[in-house]
Amino acid sequence: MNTIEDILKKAKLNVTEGRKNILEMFVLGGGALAHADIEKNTSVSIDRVTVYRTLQTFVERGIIHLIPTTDNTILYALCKDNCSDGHHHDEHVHFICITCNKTNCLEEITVPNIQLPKGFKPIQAAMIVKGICLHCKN
Amino acid sequence: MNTIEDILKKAKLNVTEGRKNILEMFVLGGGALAHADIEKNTSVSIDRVTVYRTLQTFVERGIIHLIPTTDNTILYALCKDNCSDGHHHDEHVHFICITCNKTNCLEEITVPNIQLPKGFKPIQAAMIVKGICLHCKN
DNA sequence: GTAACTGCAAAATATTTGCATCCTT
DNA sequence: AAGGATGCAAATATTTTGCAGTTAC
Repeated sequence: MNTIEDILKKAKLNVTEGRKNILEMFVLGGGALAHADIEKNTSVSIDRVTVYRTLQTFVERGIIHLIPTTDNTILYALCKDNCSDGHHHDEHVHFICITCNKTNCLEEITVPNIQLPKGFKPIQAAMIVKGICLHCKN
Repeated sequence: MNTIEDILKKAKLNVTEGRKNILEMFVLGGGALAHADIEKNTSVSIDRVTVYRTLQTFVERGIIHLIPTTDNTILYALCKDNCSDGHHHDEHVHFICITCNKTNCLEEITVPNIQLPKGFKPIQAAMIVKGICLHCKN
């Protein structure tokens, strides 16, 4: 079946051209995307406001999630299946390449548990590593 | 000596009322601050634009640094001495309390080293833990 | 047919820039 | 005195809201 449409249907969202288009960017692109990336690269013309609303809806329905960043940018990436509605278990490491400037989700690397000072109770953890990625290595 | 002025002088910045005021908020407050926090709470009146420029200058001179966040907010916090000009070694864990909504720098907890996939070269790492802090515990 | 979705217009916010004036050294 | 810092005005950019028309189911 068509994965893109499946994801939308599973989230109980109407399947529209705009949504398919935006979701496809995440599925095919693999990495993390900013609002601006999306607005510029949609093949069909999508209103800026619709992009905002679509991203917001996708986050609410657990299709994408916000990625922690060390600068002041806002990035979204596809959630894996373990993200249920609005309840993200986004505990993998994010890698930001300082050369190509892309953010990768390292799904297979989970955030390590750490010992917090007495009295602090952890609920969720995120980790960002900056460096040189596979493709920019040489 | 007066710590606040010392920090400014060490960064080769003119000592002005506005800068002292903003820097004081970081030194006394301890935690992380957003632009809005600063704009609202300065005792002397500081123009919004000056706040932007001051924060930017402080970051450039290594007095404060951007803190990674998992939502879309921008937070700044004091750098410790090991941050030299523009070259931050901000490798401690940041703790965000979901009750009082304050961000603490856990200076004494360093970010653990992790094993990245083959080909990825780490340069810098950041870690954010969300949960309940010491003060909101009971 | 109905509820959900979109685009347009416009409001509300947030951020940046230029320039004249004022302050620190 | 000279360079740096600030405030004001205004330009840009970003995000949100309301509403009427359109589309998916």
